[in-house]
Amino acid sequence: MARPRNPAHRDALLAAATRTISAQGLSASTATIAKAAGVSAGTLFIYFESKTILVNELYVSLKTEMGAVATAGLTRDMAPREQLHRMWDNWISWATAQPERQRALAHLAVAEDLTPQSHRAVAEAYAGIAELLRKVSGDGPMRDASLGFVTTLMSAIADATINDLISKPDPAGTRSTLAFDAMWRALAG
Amino acid sequence: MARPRNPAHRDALLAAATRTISAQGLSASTATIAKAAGVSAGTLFIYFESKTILVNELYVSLKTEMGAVATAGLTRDMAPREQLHRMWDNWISWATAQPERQRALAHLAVAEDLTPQSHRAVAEAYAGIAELLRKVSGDGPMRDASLGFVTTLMSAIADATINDLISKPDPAGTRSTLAFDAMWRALAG
Amino acid sequence: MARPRNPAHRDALLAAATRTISAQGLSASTATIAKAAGVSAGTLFIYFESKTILVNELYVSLKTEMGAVATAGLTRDMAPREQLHRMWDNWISWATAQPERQRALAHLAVAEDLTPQSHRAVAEAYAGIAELLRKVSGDGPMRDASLGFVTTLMSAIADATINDLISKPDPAGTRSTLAFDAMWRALAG
Amino acid sequence: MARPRNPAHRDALLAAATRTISAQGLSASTATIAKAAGVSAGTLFIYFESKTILVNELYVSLKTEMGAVATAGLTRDMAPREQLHRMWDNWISWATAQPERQRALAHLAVAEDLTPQSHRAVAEAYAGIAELLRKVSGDGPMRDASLGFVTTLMSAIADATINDLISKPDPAGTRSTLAFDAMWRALAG
DNA sequence: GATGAATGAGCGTTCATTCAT
DNA sequence: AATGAATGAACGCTCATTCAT
Repeated sequence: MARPRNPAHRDALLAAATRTISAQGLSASTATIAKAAGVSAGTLFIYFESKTILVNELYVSLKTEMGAVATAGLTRDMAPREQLHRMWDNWISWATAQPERQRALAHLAVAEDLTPQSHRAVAEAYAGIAELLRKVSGDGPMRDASLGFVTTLMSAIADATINDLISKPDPAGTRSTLAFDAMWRALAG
Repeated sequence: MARPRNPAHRDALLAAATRTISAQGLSASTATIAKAAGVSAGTLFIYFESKTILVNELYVSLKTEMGAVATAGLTRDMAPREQLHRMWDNWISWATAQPERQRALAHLAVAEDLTPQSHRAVAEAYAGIAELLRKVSGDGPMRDASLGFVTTLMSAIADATINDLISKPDPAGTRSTLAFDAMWRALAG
Repeated sequence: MARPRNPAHRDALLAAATRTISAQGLSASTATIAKAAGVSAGTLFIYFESKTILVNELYVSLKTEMGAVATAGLTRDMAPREQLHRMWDNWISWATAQPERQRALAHLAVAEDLTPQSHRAVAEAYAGIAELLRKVSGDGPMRDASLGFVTTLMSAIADATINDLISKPDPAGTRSTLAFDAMWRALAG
Repeated sequence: MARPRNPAHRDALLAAATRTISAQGLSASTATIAKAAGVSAGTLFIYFESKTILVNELYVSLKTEMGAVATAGLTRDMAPREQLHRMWDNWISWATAQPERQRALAHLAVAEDLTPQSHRAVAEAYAGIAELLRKVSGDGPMRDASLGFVTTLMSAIADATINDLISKPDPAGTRSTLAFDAMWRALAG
């Protein structure tokens, strides 16, 4: 009759880790994260066996959420360019709405202890985006590049754009559109 | 009259920091860096007053070196596209020749303790690149974007390309050319 | 629900600090103190946030204990001189019984990082002694001196006496009495 | 034909050590002391083989100077009380004129590494004072106390008085006189 | 399950001392 | 003699992790 784990704690820990790593980088201590989540230092280790595991799970979790949000609302009846545009807008909105997630991801992406499994899980979470990019770039100028490389380029352009938007907000979305067009020319051309 | 400071030590420390941070991230210890440089733990602090200062100087040093290398060999008689291509090739060569510099930069770029001075110094080191980008993009599709944003996008595309080249070498340079063309379409149209 | 803080640890740390500082001065390391207290290096910082705080709390603790012991057993029906004599004997006994406390206090008294709060707390702990000195010296030759100065002189005489007694024991108490009489002549006249 | 030692350096180091230890306590670093003396870190060790030796020599030097100053100007034709008063005034003047010496002595007096030789040298430097105290207290109420103890008590009273005068100046000398009279009553009766 | 005290290795930095210049 | 770079042991303190409560 063990007390069941409290899912709210897990979520609170991931959210707190996002905020704390966003602000302090990967050197944020587990104690700080736990306190920010409103639980004790030891409780963190009930939900995540080690800091490495927490970091990996947070990375996968944020990337998965992002991938899901990006492809939401896409329907087959939309033209490919329209679909990509929608995905772009979803992505930008998600990232700029909570800059902490973006900043946390910047730190997590260079974490030394990300496992191959995590990278694989993230690649899967990007499957929808990759699929769309294949449709869009398949017979354009990038047709000889691997799909992975095209996806990487598009992520790089998106991240650079997001960071720029975060530092200098763009409520009208003109810079976002400019960047989308540049990305389109680069990859679908 | 006293033993003079040994410039080789300073260089060895920067080189060791590059290697060590590349391999272990910013949590690389000063003791590890010092040992890798062949000096004692205390000597590091003769050349760099603190780890923060070492990190900042390494960041500026690597970025400055990169900026200088990238713009080497550019002459006025070359067409803008040719100049940009040359710069691209310089950049790619520099970064792929010693992947450690690139990986170290990835960590340094998210360091929490980079000072505004360091960012300013890096911006200056990029002046040549930025200047070229202005010439090249000034009346293209990105004419309404700030030069800073254009530079950011080009850096993002270059870095993504470099990381891809490092993980899957490209001796013939076909992927590099593919990426250059994509970047050209994106920014110069 | 968690393991409670162990008050014995706090006491053991203060006692160990007394012994260690008595023997090695203020340069005694926190690691040495922790080991002498039978706890690990890190545990010391659970009970005292920093070495400075430990030093301050030890200083206040020893002085407070001394002030309390000195005025124990004094009753209103005793003549002032008798009360002062009793206080003197209490003080001497306390200090000579555990010379380490006296030696530790000698180091603590010149610590650079004693806070005004600590000094204030010690002054309060001496209130009983000061009060008695006022009664005893108020209309004697020191009537024009501040009470603080009289207290200081009496402490100085007591400390000098104690140090002498520690280095050359005086089981019969003749030197202690000699010194008390000298102090009485000096302050009460 | 080695370059001769520069006596000014030795004096400058002792003076700098006085200032620095007065301000920072015994944890003042040799590098700080050397810099305050206007010489390099290594030079300190030409004049003093180790920090311990510097501390011992400074202690002896300050105490010797004080002992010499205190007994200056005493002549046989003065009455004993007059002589003691003159000595008292000399002492107070010396100590209050440069509070740093007094504060440094407070730290030095509890240094763990004072040698028996240093203590012996200081006792010798106090011989004049002790001699005078014998004359003055020899057939008074302290006749059964050792001369060392009487000297200790008088030093304690003088130091306490000096510290009080330093913290609250006494240009008219009334507090100094008050304290001298108290000391006289205590020791000479 | 939850807590937070306990651990001890590891960190960045300082320092007395040595020695090449 | 004088300098200050070089050394490496030590310091105060932090941290991920464990475990008694």
